[in-house]
Amino acid sequence: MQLDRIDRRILIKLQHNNRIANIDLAAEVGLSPPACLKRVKRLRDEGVIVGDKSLLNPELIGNKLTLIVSVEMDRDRGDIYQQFRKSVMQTPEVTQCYQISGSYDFMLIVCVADIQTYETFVERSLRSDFNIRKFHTAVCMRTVKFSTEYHFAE
Amino acid sequence: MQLDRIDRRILIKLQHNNRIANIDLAAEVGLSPPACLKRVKRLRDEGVIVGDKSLLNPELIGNKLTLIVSVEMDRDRGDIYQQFRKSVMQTPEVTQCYQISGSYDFMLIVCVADIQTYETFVERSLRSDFNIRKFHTAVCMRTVKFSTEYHFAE
DNA sequence: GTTGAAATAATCTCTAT
DNA sequence: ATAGAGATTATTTCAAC
Repeated sequence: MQLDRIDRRILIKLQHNNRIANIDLAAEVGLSPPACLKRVKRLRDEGVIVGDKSLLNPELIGNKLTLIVSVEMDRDRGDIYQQFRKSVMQTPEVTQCYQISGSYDFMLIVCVADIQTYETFVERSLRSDFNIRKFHTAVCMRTVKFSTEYHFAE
Repeated sequence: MQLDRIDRRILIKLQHNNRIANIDLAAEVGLSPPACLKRVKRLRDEGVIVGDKSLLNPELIGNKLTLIVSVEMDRDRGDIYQQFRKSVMQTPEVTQCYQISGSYDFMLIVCVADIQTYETFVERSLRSDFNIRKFHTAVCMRTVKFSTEYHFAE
C-alpha cells in the first residue's frame, strides 16, 4: 500500500481538521468529490487513518493535572512487561504509555483532576504492582505543545 | 460555563468518535438533532472542543521512530524558557512538549522517519541551542498506549 | 476519475416550554 | 434559556460512463 502525493495531501488535511466537508477536501486536493471519498475510505480501510476524534481542553473538563511517570520494573521478564502493558491499557487515567530504552522501562503520561486523584491512581495502579521496582513522577507545569499531527517526511 | 450530564455524554462520545452523525449522537444522549447540534456548537465555541482530527498510523506514513527527549536548560531564566517553547512549537517533529518539575526542565516526544532524521533534528534544534545544558534521549521500543480521550472524573 | 441524479443529513427558523 | 417540529439547504453517495 503506497501513498501517492494526493493521499499525503488528504492525510495532512484530515489530521489537521477531519470535519472538512468532502466537497471542500476534494477541491483542495484537486479531485472530484466521489474520487476523493473513495480515497478517504480506502485510507480508513487500510488502517492509515486509525481514528477520528474531537480533542478536548483538559482544563475545561476538570483535568487540571498532567504527570509524567517513569517506571522501572523489577526484572526484565516478558510476562511481567506484558502484564503491565495490559494493566496500563485498561487504565483511563493513563493516556499514553511508551516502552523505552534506558534505566526506566516505561514512560507514562497520566491525566487527572487533582493531586488527590493522582495519589489514588498511584495506590491502585503503581504501589499495588509488586513487579515495579521504582517509579518517578514529574509534574507538568505547562503543556507547551500537544499535537496529533505527524510531520510528513517524503 | 458549567457542563451538565448531557454535555459530558456528548463529549465522551465525540472524543471517541467525532464522525458519528448528529442524528445518532442525539439519539444516544436523548436529545432531538437540533438541540444536540446546538450543544455541540456551544462546546466548540466555548473552547471545550479544541479540534477535530483524524489520527494516523505513524508506521504506515513512514514515521517509524518515536523518541522521548528530556532537556535541561542552562539557567532558570524566563526568556530562555520562552525562546525554547517558541522554537518547539514551530518544530513539526516535536509532537508534544511538557515543561516539568525535577532535574529536567522539558520533556519532548519526537516522531521521525528514522535515526538519521533524528540526528538531523538534534543538530538543528538541540545542539544549536546554547541555552541547553544537556539532554537525554530514550528510544521508544513500543507504543503501548496512545489515547487522546480524557477520563471524566464523575 | 468524472458527471449528474437520488438519498441522506445538517442547519435554520419558528414555536413552545 | 433551552428544546422540538418542520422546511430548506447542502453534502454524501450511487449509477452510468
